[in-house]
Amino acid sequence: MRLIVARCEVRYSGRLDALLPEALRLLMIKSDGSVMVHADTGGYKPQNWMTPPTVIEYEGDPLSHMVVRKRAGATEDRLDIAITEVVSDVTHDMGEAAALEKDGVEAHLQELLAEQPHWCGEGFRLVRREWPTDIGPVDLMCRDDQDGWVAVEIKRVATIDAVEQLSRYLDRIREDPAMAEIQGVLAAQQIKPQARVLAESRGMRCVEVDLAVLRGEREPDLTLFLV
Amino acid sequence: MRLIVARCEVRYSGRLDALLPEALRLLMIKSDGSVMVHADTGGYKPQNWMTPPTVIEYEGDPLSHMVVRKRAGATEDRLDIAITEVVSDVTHDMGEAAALEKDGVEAHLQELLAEQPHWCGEGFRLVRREWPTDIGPVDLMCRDDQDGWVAVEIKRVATIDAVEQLSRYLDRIREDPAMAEIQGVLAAQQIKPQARVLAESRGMRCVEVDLAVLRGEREPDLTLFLV
DNA sequence: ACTTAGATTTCGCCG
DNA sequence: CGGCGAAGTCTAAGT
Repeated sequence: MRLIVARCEVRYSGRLDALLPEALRLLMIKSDGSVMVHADTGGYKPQNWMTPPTVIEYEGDPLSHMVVRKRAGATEDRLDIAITEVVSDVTHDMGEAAALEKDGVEAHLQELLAEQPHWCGEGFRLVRREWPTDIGPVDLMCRDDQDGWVAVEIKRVATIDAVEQLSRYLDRIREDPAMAEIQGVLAAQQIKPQARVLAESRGMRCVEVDLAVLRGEREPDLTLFLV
Repeated sequence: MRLIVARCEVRYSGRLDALLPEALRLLMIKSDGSVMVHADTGGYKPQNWMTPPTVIEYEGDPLSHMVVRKRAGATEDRLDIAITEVVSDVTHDMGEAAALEKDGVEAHLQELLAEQPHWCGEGFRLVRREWPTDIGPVDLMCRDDQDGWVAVEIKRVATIDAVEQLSRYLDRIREDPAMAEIQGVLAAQQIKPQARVLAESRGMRCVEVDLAVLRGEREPDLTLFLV
């Protein structure tokens, strides 16, 4: 990884055009070809960047110009960095950094609910995960205690978009007379109030699930019933 | 901006839990409180990070531990960085970097189409931009050559979400008997096939527009008709 | 404070 | 390789 602190002006042209006036910034060049231009403020995002695969040209000694290019379909993405002063320029060999282990994302939620579909509704049995339709897969297809079909849409955070998505699936599936009575359930760690209102106005049920409970690390919160 | 190259193990807990095993990485701490953990590969994204506002604690000399914390409602987001070796540790005062000037984002597309609404449909005249409804503003409200109302939704890239959004606007506006016949147009630099199918199945028209043509930098591509 | 919508979204999966 | 959905999305703007 090469870290250059330099006074520079940056031009990007590609999907849009952008100009960064001259200022002191960090140029970060990873060994995979990623290039990022960071200011000392502005949070998480670089002011400018290019993702691999790239071709990087360096000009001048001391460094006075960098061009980063990328073939993006018909057009070319291009980052022009004009350098007027190099404050620091160091390279570090970092080897391979081990990958990230995540826990708590939607796929994990789907796994747990597939194993314990009763959290989505009483008596629910799983028919299959990723039930295919021609507009995309339904997260969980179940049967309820009356043997009726139920499509379950799973989100970490459910917004209006999730309700629209489930609506589309239900509309499509109901075109099949054999499944015209299918019901919809929206299951999420968090359901936004507006999403809940829209979902219930469309006859879908909403279920907020607790990751710790699904994992069996914690008993369901019964305090409300113990008063 | 402080740049630390160090062998470290990183734990994140908050919206999810994640662990980065010990490896050599770059720790980037901006003066606004942003903290990023970058590997030498993996492109644009940090392996781990925290956005401002944060509280950062440094322990040990040489640095052996960092804790980055953030109040996020009821819970706390937390980044624990255990450092076993500091390879480099430098701080640069960068001052204020001027902001980015962009050209070509959706707002510009809306501006250009507002000036030249005929690209959305023959004989279209603009009534107003950002026409208010109680579920959000319609990008462009126009009248067509028959004097009929037309709501135009503008995207840089139009996906199914854009169709849903326009559908919601049309449904709402049609509740007013005076506008029950309003038509919908989806205008975008790029329209995804499934979005096009859904839009047309709902009676909306789709228009792909070319930024260069809108700007008058290039004539409409007529080669198809010249064969 | 919360919600909505855009982003050079990026990223990953699956066809 | 293209399309589609998720993301610790992030971020800015409006209410």
